[in-house]
Amino acid sequence: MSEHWRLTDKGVTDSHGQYISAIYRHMQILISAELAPYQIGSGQYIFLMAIAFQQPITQKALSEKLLIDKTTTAKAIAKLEAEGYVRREADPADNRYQLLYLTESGREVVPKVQEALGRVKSKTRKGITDEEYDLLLGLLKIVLRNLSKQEEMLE
Amino acid sequence: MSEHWRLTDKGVTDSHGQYISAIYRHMQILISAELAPYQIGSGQYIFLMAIAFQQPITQKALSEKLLIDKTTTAKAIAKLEAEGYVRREADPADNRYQLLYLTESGREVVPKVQEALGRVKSKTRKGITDEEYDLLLGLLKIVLRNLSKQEEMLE
DNA sequence: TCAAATAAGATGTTATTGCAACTATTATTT
DNA sequence: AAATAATAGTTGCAATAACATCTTATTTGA
Repeated sequence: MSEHWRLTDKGVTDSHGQYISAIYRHMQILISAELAPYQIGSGQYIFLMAIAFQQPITQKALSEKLLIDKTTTAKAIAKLEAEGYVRREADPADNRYQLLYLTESGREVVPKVQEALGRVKSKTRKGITDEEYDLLLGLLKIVLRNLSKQEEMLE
Repeated sequence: MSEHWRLTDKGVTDSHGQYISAIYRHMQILISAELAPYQIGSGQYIFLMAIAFQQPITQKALSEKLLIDKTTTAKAIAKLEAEGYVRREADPADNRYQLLYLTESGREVVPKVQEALGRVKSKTRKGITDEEYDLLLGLLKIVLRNLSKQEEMLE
C-alpha cells in the first residue's frame, strides 16, 4: 500500500501511444533508407506525394491536408525545391500564395517513391488481412480525429 | 496514359503510415503540454515510466524494451537526471552498466505523469470500444513486430 | 482612402531522435 | 598474461518537427 507509485504493465506499456511512437520511428528509418537514392528524406516524401496528387497546391493547403505545421511545410518544400523536384510559382491572383508544381524530375521520381512506399507498406502490414487493415485504418482515423478536435478546442 | 505518375487517393493517403505519423506528432504536442509543469518533455516520460516499472534498470535494457536507440536513451536519462527525477549508480558487478533508480522527487512525479498520460489516452481513444481498442493494440503490435524483424534482417 | 487586421510564408530557436565515431570496461582468444 | 573482441555508454553531428516571431501581401473597416 505504501507503493502507490508502483506501476502495472498495463499502465506502462499497453497504450497505443507506445506502439504509435515506436512504429513511427522505425518507419522513418525504413523510409529514409528506401528514399536515400533520390535524396528525399522521410520529412519530404509526404509533401512530394501530396503535390503529385493535387497540382498545383499551396503550402497552406498542404499543411492543412497533412496536419503539419506550416513552418515544417515551408522547410520541406524548400528541400524538395533545392533537389529540383518541386517548382514554386507565385499565384497571380494573390501573391501571398506559392503555387507548387512538380518539375519534370519530380514527375519522374514520384512513381519510384510510390513503389518504395508500397514496399514499406507491404512489409509492415504482413500478417494482417485486408479486413483487419481496413479496421486498423478506421480506428487510427478515429484517434487522429480525436487529436485534431483537441487542437480545435485549444484555439 | 501519359499521366502514369498521377496518383489515386488510395495510393497517397490511405496507408497506415500517414495516420501513424500524424497521430505521433499530435500526441507529442499534447503530452508535452500535459507534462510541461513537471519539466518533463515528450522524449523523457517513457523512460521515467519504464524505470518506475522496473527498478533498477540499465540504459541498455531500456533501449531494448522501448525499441529506442541507445544514444537517445542516454540523452533522455541525462535530462531526467538533471531534473532530479532519476539517479544513476554504477553497477558494482560491472562498471559498464549504469543502474537507474527513481529519486524521491521521481517517485512523487510518477503518479502525476501517469494521470496525465491517462488523460491523453482517454481523450484520444474516445469513440472506441474496449474490444476495438484491444484489436487496435493487437494490430499495432503486429506492425511493430514486422518492423523490428526488418531491423534484425539488416544486422 | 488609408490604417488595422488578417493571411501566407520565411526565419531563428529548441526538442526529439538516430548514426558514426569515440571512451571505458569486461570477456575472449591465443 | 597480453592482445583482441565485445559491450555499455557518451559525444558530435544531422534530420525532423514545432513554436515564436517576422515579413510581405491582401482584405476590412472606419
